[in-house]
Parts: sequence; structure tokens; C-alpha cells
Amino acid sequence: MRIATWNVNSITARLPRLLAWLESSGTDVLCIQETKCTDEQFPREQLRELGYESAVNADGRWNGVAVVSRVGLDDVALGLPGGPDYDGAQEPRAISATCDGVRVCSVYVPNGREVDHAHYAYKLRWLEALGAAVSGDAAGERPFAVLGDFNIAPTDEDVYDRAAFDGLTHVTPAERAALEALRGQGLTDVVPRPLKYDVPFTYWDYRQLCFPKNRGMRIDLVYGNKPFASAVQDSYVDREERKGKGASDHAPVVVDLNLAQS
DNA sequence: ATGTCCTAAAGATTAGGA
Repeated sequence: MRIATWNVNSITARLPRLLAWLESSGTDVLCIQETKCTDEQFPREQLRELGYESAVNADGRWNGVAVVSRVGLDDVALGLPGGPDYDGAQEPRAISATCDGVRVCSVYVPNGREVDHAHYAYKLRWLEALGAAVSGDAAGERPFAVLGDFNIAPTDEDVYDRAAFDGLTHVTPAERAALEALRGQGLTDVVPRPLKYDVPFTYWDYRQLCFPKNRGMRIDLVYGNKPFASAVQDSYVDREERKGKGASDHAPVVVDLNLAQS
């Protein structure tokens, strides 16, 4: 089974590339973040024509997550139980589903903006709720992964220049401690191999020629439980998809599972 | 030139988010 996660930065703007990539990559299950659409606007029909069912948690201009699958899509759950509000509202940042026996949770972790911003405190509260939400599946016998845009670089090696992030979000001890807590629940960081250069960055800012200069970050993560991690045959960042006109600022992370022997 | 892109809005540019 080929599973992937991709922050598409608007599924409407990305639709031609998304459909082409699903076909060319042979992805069975794709976790999507930043759909930036309403539930009604989600392109279910175009995906259905390619053989994919869709589970969607989206409500408009910002955020929005989905799982699309051509190998089944059951027991869909939207959001995080007990997840925090922001500006008095729950945001669509998580969705879970079971696809041919594999449980996935597609997440778009709040950005945090600045360390002294209310959004940063919200980010940490949201991660705490995520930890509580996945604890049962993390310890379970069924293959499970929480994957998506975590907006955190797990180590200093996961950013192009640590000094450039002094005082900024994405690299703070508190954010990294939240990831460590997830790993402490039995989840493994399934680190993909890069297709070029040494570090498997997954995101490059649109600005200042970051992609050509490879000024990237590894913030799109796959955290799998033991049954999931032990079934991983290969994982890579498809940085080719970051190239050219009409690209997202994130590249897909692809994971191949061999479930027969696990 | 923040060497950009995406969204929405009493919009034809501005504001907000990343």
C-alpha cells in the first residue's frame, strides 16, 4: 500500500497537479492539508472519477484537511476530541479514517505565527489534544499513523540554517517536546529519504528563491505506531512535485507499506 | 522588491495568512 501526505495549499488551485500526481504516483491513500475550501467546494467528483473516495473536514477560506483513498474509507472521524478553540471556533485541522485496515489521522497543526502570539499557545494546546486523541491507536495492534503538516522541525538538522530560526516558531523546545511526547506514546518518526541533497526537506517558502537554493524545512511528518513502522518498505519526499509553475510550497511525503508480513 | 502564492471582498487593489 502506498500512503502519502501532502499540504496542497488550496485544493482548488492544485487540482490539476493533484489529479495528475495521484495517477502518476500510484498513491492508494493521500492525507491532504490546507484544502482552503468549503465542504461543498471539495472536488469529490473529480476524485471519484479516478477511483478515490473522499473524507473531508473543511469549512472555508483557511485550513481544511482530507483523506482520499482508493482502497476503502471507513470509520471517518472529524476533528480532535477536546481540541481547543481559536477565536471562539473549532478549526478543521484533523480527520481520521481507516483504509484497508490502516488507520490514518491527517493533521494540519497550527502554525503558531510568533512565540509570543496567542496562536503559539493555541498550537501547544492543540498538540496536547492530539496526543490524547491518538493514544489508543498509538498503542494498538492495528497499523496507525498520524501524518501531515506539523509545522515543527523535529531537530536542528531539519532546517536549512538553525541560526535563521533563532527566536522563531517551528524549532522551539516546547514544540519539539510535543513531538517527543508523541514518540513517547510508541510512535516512530518515519523519516523519508530525500530525492536530492542530504536532508529530506518537505517545505520551501515561495519567497526569496528558497526552493532553488534548497532553503527548506522538514515539517511534514509521518508518525507511525509499531505495526505501521515495521511495515514500512520505503519512504521518500517527492520533491519533483515542488518544481515548476503551479506547485504547492510543500512536497508530498510518500510511504510504502508491506502489510502482508506484518 | 519579503526575488511568492493563495483566498475573499460593495474587489479591479488590498488585507491576511503562510
